Amino acid sequence: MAAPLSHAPTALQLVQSNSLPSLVQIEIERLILRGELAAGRRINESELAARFRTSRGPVREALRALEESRLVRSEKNRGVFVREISIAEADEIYDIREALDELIGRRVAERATQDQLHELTALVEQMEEATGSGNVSRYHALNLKFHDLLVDFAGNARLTESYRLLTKGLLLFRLRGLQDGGGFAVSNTEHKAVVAAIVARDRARAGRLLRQHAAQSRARMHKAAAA
Amino acid sequence: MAAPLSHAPTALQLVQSNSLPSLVQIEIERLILRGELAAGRRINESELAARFRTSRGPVREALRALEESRLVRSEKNRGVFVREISIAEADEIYDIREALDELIGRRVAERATQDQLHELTALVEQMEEATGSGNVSRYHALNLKFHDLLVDFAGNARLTESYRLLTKGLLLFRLRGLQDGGGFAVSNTEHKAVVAAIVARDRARAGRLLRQHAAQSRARMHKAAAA
DNA sequence: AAACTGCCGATTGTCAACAGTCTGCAATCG
DNA sequence: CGATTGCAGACTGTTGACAATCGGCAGTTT
Repeated sequence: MAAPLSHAPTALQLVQSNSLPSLVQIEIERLILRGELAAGRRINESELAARFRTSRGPVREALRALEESRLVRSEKNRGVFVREISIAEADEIYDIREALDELIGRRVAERATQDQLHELTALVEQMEEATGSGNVSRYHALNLKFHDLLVDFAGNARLTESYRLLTKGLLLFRLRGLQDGGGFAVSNTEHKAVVAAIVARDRARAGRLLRQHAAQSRARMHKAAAA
Repeated sequence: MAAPLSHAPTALQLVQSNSLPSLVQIEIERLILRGELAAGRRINESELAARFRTSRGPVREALRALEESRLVRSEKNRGVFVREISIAEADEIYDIREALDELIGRRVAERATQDQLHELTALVEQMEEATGSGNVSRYHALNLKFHDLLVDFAGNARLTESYRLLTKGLLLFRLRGLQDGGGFAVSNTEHKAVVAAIVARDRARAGRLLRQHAAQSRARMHKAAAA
């Protein structure tokens, strides 16, 4: 078997490895997470099939997978709906996330390579810039990337899966219009503290701080929801 | 809408609420978890469709859902295979499970009702009997139920989902023939300690003990794998 | 004898059509 | 006039058929 010619997969490789249903799944997920398919709305199979130029079969398979990951819910003979996350359920997710974040902090503090540490510190600085210039959307994008990187650096593939699943649920909740309660400058000071603990290889502190960061994030959510 | 006439759903209610794909999914999952579909083996769509007297469509949808929950993996144009969990991946799962078990212990200790406490103590006693009479398979069934009940009593639906997902992965691993390293009498003394902490409403201790129990369980797995 | 090429059966991937069910509206009846 | 019934349209649930692909085997070539 020849080595891949480039790192970016060509269209050919993409078609050969990914099946139509999985591509459709990714595309629908993107629509949901970007809010183009609003939460609670019914999803029309035929319409999606027409949009993607496929038949309904692959679309149905994709929707089944999305149902399993709790991004949509399905009622028999009525269709599938984009899930609506209540604040109670967001709370449940945060409860789990806090526990996982502590685990992530510990693992990253003990396993991260030097390069990864550099990447984290660089990212925190970028977020600092975004904070300074008041660029909220950029901050949010970087924030997502930050936590994505952290769970990656924890070096536990299954943990990455579980964490991303939960994160998607929270993303769905935020789409209801409730952005974090404005405190994103505060949020980044928390990030800095976490990274500092990681760089110092202080596992317990990194874990504790990352858990607290999740808890603060939850508190900001409640504050926003109350308003 | 009339109230349901009985608690056990009739066949009619079952057909009305559950779609064919979801029923097929449950059935296939059962086959996998009971080991009738051996890990690593290829799954034949037509064969399953014939067995369940449906066409391949519903079977494919069910397999997509099972792929999302990581019980099967799928290779394009080659088919779907029952997943094989390596000991490395089982380790990853245990890492997460320990974190969740601590959360479960805390929550149950603070939320469990009196009835639930009674149920737990009763279950531990039943396990004690099974231990005494050397009934291993009964002990394992009760053990599964014990942890299932615990996560239920934690009162976090999303946590229940996540936990059960992980548990299924571990079950898949155990099917490789590696039962816990014999120490199931020891295991139950750990259960008793956990329940005692819960009854005493000592959240921190219950969490710590349940986490340790998971860690011990992981150690038993390693011991069995080494042999 | 080893390696390559081209076919064959089996199985998956996809599609389009049919059947069943729900929702909303209009007509009917008390 | 309000409630109920029947109908029409749209959509989902399921199926069977067709197309594409894969793995293995036989035949051929060097």
